[in-house]
Amino acid sequence: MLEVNPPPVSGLVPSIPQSGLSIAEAARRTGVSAHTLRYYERAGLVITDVDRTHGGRRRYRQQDLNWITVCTKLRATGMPIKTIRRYAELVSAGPGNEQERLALMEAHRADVTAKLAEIQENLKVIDRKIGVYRGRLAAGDADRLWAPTADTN
Amino acid sequence: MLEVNPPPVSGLVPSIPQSGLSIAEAARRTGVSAHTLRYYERAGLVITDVDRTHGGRRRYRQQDLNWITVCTKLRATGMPIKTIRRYAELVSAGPGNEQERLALMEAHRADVTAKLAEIQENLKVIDRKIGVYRGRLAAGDADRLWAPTADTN
DNA sequence: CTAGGATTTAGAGCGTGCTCGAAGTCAACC
DNA sequence: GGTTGACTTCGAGCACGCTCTAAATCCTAG
Repeated sequence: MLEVNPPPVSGLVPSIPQSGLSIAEAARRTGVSAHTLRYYERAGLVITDVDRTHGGRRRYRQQDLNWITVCTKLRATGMPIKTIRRYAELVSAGPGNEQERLALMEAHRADVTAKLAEIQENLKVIDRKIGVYRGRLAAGDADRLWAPTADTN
Repeated sequence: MLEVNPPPVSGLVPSIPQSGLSIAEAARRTGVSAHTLRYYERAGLVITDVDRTHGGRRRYRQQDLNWITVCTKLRATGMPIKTIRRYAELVSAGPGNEQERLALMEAHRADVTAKLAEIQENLKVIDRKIGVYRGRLAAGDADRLWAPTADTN
């Protein structure tokens, strides 16, 4: 599971110094772990070419955080790493492939709305069960008044 | 990924013969693979104690399918196997633990609604991107009329 | 009775997405 | 100039949920 670093940092965020942010700070602000930031970079998601110090340490700028945030939001909708990578490639290839970007996003949108519908549908089952148990508890069960044989678990 | 056996069989389903259904038929009707049915059983999800022929083949009854369907719907909302297992244990322990079942379901419901909210929130990002690309394509780009420098990918 | 497809088991394998670890480097403060 | 803690790479490890395999057995149609 994704380390649940407390949410991305709410409230008005202190702006970023000239020198950029350490990976720890960037992790704090994007809501993922430093490990995951490195992983995303290795995986080819981070097209903003994060700066480095002389010594090789990453320094994150606002644009890096912005892009990474896009990535995490796409992830949060269930877009696979590979697809985000593909999208990142399209974006970094510059203008001219909007048709492809659009197709990718529309396809993903369809996936997401289908998934949403499915979850909402099955949420009903959960709500019915909750209703059943609340009822039983309220009634002290009363020896299962209604639904004597039905599979009302 | 779950084998996407075409959806659970729509329309009015032929009723189940005395002898029960083969695992292949049960798979067809529940929308998961036979492999997955066996896996669910091994994992302790299937509390209905599926019948066997003399020779040891499984024979599924309506109540088996009903329970398995509950399991698949819980899975579809993202409930982990372990949690379904726990729930199955509660159900199969019989009346008297409704409090626990309720707590389990309510906790899961909270997870699900939180997840739904998150996805819906992030769907907005997708929709904005779609809007941007549609706009660019409609305008023939027009050299990125608006948002000349913003990170409107 | 026989052939051949379906089913059985237990265990191994796999794809995904992180998550961790080791060994070495860097940098900030005293 | 040290010490100390953050950071580097990159490969290994892990949790999850299937998915597949092999070898044996079953069962049904012919």
